[in-house]
Amino acid sequence: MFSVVKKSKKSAARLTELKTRHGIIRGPFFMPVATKAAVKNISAEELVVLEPQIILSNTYHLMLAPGTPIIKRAGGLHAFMQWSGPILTDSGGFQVFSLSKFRKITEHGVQFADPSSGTRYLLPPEKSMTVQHELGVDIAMAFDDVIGYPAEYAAVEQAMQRTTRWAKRCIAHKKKIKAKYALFGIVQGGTHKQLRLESARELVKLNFDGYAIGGVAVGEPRNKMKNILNWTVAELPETKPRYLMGLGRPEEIVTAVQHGIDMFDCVIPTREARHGRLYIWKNPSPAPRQARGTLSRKGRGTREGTFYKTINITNAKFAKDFSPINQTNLKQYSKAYLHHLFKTQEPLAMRLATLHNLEFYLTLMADIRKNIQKGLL
RNA sequence: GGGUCGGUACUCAAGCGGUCAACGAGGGCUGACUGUAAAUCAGCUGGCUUUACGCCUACGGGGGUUCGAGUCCCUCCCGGCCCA
Repeated sequence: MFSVVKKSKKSAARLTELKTRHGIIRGPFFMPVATKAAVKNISAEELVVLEPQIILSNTYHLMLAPGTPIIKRAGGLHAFMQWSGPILTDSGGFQVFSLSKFRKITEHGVQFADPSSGTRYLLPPEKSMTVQHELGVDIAMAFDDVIGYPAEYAAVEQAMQRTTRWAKRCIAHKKKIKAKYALFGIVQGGTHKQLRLESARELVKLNFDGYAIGGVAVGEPRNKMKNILNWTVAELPETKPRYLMGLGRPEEIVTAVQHGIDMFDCVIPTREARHGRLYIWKNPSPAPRQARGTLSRKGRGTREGTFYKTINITNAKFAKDFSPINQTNLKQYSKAYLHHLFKTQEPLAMRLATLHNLEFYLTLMADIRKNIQKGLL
């Protein structure tokens, strides 16, 4: 179901193929985030045009609304949201972190209180496995205990070890319910080498279908990421997909690919689109062949890597900028027009910006694959 | 013509003698967003400057009272409503 098609000679980057019941995914790839069964602001038809290969949705949020009985009646998540490609769901583990104010962790599982209604939901690892099975997803994630940064070493260790114990329960329960999805384990351990190694080794013993690196970009200094990648990837089998969860900025993705990561997801392109930030190629014909330089920043405070920049389309200077938004899917619309749509709060603003940023991210991935193929990355 | 209520920063709108360059909202400007509680959140928004518990200019105009006035008094101008 998974194969490495080509290994780079310049880095740990690799071209991969992942077969799922809903299609083959060529890696390295990026999964647009559709937490609540929708990539915010765009329809399935608009999404398909962008060729994302696979999308990510969320167990916890779908369990709350509309709930699995409704999605089962609809014929599964694919039919419900009219997306016929592969779907990966996060287990709800990230909500242990992002909704930390509203949950209690016990060894049995996590109890969440819905912030809007106060309703309590119990989510043990087994429930997460069952829900993902009922959603009918292609790839399910193990239910993990995500801890933020900074945190006491002992707390990070405890969360990591609990993640391992829960991982075993996830595997066992998947077997019990005869779920057909591929199940990925998630390495935790914060910024500590010892803990990352222990986590990876224990999970590899369990023979998951793929391995994710979780608990990254949860507040730790950015320069820690490379270390985490180096330590962890070295422990993971070459024959299984590697997934860096929640990342990231374009240059972070390029770096991670060079460290041997195959899969990504991130809220950045869609969320920042809604907030008016657009990702722009510096060179109209994008070229991550300059990828080696992509981590160098122009200076303190600037976010740009060397091959792209970001703009805030709401800035006053774009009011009279009639240049096209991009050279591809929105070449007929000017920046001045998009600026106007944002300033007047027309819903079309967010839709166009989302289409633009996703196109950027998916083009980035396509170029990364091309460059690996050509031996440039 | 008489009566009455009101005129505050880009807009709306608090303010009822000092702690008011003036609450709040909108607008404007800028920034942040990394397995989405996120169409969200944060800062700035009279001028100047050594950006400071600093100096100017400001609450319709003018004149008073007072140590001190956006706040009290007189008067003029303008607007709403009521009566003629």
